[in-house]
Amino acid sequence: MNKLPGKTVERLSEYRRQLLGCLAENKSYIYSHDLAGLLHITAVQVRRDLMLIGYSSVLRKGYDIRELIDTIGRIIDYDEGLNVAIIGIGNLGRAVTGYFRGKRSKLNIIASFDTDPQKVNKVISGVKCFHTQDMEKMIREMDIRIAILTIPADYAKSMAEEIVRHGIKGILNFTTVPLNVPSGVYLEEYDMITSIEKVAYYVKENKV
Amino acid sequence: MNKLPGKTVERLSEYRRQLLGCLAENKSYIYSHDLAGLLHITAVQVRRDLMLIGYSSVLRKGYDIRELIDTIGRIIDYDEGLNVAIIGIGNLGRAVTGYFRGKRSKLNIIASFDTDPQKVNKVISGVKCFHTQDMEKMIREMDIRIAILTIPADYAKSMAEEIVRHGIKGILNFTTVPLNVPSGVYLEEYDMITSIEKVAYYVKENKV
DNA sequence: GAAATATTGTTAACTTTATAACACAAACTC
DNA sequence: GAGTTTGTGTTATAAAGTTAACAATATTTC
Ligand SMILES: NC(=O)c1ccc[n+]([C@@H]2O[C@H](COP(=O)([O-])OP(=O)(O)OC[C@H]3O[C@@H](n4cnc5c(N)ncnc54)[C@H](O)[C@@H]3O)[C@@H](O)[C@H]2O)c1
Ligand SMILES: NC(=O)c1ccc[n+]([C@@H]2O[C@H](COP(=O)([O-])OP(=O)(O)OC[C@H]3O[C@@H](n4cnc5c(N)ncnc54)[C@H](O)[C@@H]3O)[C@@H](O)[C@H]2O)c1
Repeated sequence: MNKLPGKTVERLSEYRRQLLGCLAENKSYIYSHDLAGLLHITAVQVRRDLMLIGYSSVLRKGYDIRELIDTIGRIIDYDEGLNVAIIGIGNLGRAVTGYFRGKRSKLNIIASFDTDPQKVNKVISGVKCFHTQDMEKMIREMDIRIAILTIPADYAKSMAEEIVRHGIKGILNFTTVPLNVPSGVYLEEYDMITSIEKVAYYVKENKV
Repeated sequence: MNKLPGKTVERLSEYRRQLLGCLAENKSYIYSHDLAGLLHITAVQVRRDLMLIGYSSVLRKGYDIRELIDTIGRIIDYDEGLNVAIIGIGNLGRAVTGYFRGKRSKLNIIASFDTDPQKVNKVISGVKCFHTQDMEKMIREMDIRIAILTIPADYAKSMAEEIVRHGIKGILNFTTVPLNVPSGVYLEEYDMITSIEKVAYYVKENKV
């Protein structure tokens, strides 16, 4: 499977999440337009995405939910799973970690790192917290490849450099600081303020 | 100013955030390529966005940071400001609220709503928490137009319907539940799992 | 003060992403 | 069992978004 459009990758993740919800409701088939409705997109978009990953429906019955979940998994998951660490287990770090727990996935948050002695060596949101001093050791020992950055902005830059040195290959950065990573490391950033300002813009312009 | 591309709106928000950071460092001018660097995009992109909003630089000195911040504000902000409420002041709600505080903006989180008696009537992350029973009254009284949904998934659907009835015009939905809003209400959704799965995909494919 | 340099604004070309069009096949319909 | 319906896979078309190209102009250099 060579290079899916980035947007398709995002939607595959969302399809799967919604499909898992459907499974929980004991459905076993779903039509493209129903799946589309869950994501607020068009049925054509769904069919096109699924075409790209080569998945075919049972004609006129829609897509086999369980099979589709597996197919998506084969595309976007790392076979053996990938280990993830949270760096900075404050409010946001706990929200992320708690959210992940229970959600099955090949992605496991298996450690958090913090400097606060109140937190170090405790289990927080179901995940053991280590001191950042031990980061190098733990990242290698636990084979952690992805880090989620939820520390105060001031430390973000040097922290990013450090974890990249220790072998992290992907970073989801929630701090507002512009990070620079070497090629070979994938960086994704998200800022809620952008989302809310966008909402505000459309509310203001009254465009919906 | 008629209908900017959605992506441009997002970037304007990001430009402003970075520009405010620059102001804090006592810079007063910035070149397109420097601003671009902060967002990991190209200088051309920056120039094109700023062209769209009709802002011109002082030639060869770059953009006047303070002026640009104001110009962006005139485009994306609501003149009198817009009031925002957090619904569900748990881990994520507190993270969002705390993050907003101090960030100047025409967007003010002025209330939170929850059902937990431990939280109601307390000030949490600097914002007063009200009981959801009083939501209708408070939304109208405080002229709240935008809501951020951070409640357990099960309640999301009915909550969305309720707040729309009470006059909310924009929703930022962090629950994983597919919401349906009537036209006239703008809905934005975000899911961290999508972000992380995307990171994982690119790490796996080793495309950077 | 002519030449070189740096940086912008804008049009045009390109790429990516989304939508539309439509032929096709299973499953009803009568 | 011919005809309609329904929902798909795919190719074609359009829209959105990005990058490239380049003329224009203030500043520096010599
Ligand atoms: N992008 C977004 O949408 C968004 C939203 C909310 C918060 N944030 C940002 O996320 C970060 C965390 O926010 P929060 O509300 O969880 O803050 P917080 O203060 O609750 O948590 C920060 C945590 O990081 C720990 N920490 C501090 N320095 C550290 C270091 N050098 N190494 C490791 N850990 C360290 C602290 O002990 C604390 O546990 C902030 O930078 C905030 O601005 C971003
Ligand atoms: N989209 C994302 O990226 C993302 C990330 C983290 C969490 N989440 C989701 O956000 C939600 C909140 O997560 P959290 O970690 O803050 O959970 P939490 O349990 O810490 O907080 C939930 C809060 O909602 C309150 N609440 C419960 N029922 C309510 C109701 N009917 N009306 C008003 N308030 C009510 C609770 O009292 C609590 O304060 C969950 O649905 C979670 O799945 C989404």
